Amino acid sequence: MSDEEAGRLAAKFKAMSDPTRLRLLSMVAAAEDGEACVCDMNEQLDLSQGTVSHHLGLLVKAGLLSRTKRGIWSYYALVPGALPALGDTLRA
Amino acid sequence: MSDEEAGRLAAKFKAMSDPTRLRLLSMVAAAEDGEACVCDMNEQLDLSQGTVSHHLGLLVKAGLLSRTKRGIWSYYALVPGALPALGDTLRA
DNA sequence: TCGACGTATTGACGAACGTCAATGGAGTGT
DNA sequence: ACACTCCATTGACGTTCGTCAATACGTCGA
Repeated sequence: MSDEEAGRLAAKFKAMSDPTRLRLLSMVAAAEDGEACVCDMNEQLDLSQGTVSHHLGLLVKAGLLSRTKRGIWSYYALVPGALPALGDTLRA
Repeated sequence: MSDEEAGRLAAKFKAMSDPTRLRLLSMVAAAEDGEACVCDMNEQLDLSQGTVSHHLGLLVKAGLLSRTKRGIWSYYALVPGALPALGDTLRA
């Protein structure tokens, strides 16, 4: 495996190396219409709003979530295919 | 997803969140007989011997690699099924 | 027994991480 | 215009991480 390839893969895994972020991914995946706003997740996680926003930003930067701003609310959704693609890499 | 389940999963992903460790996993997977010793990998990685041993120890503790000591050398091998199981988790 | 070899462990250091309180910015309602 | 809500950003803090040099631990051959 090349060095750059290892770096790109490691960045995705690092985004998933925190329990809070895994729970955020799980909540988004299980949400109605595949979308969730910060206020809903903030209550379940017992963390400050700023911290949750920070984790969601990291997941977006890693290419695992997308952010859509509608009015006041920010909705997060899974990037289609991102997680399955990672899964296939592990099974190869 | 429960908090404990997220923690267990995050620990495995954290083990793979470093480029050096991903390259180590790749080298072990591609090695003859599925085994590799530190001396071979040490040369390819341009890192000190102690650092490589440290990373390999983390991968063993995460349940992704196994260590077998034969004579002077330590041989590392993939734990059967560990990586595919993680991959299946991501595709579900 | 003794020295040489391969590996594991320790201690130290700078860098990155997770968290919070506080602040800023954009949209909504009165 | 004003206050209010939701979210992002900043600055700070303690903790964890990756790396090295140095040292300690087993094992083999002379």
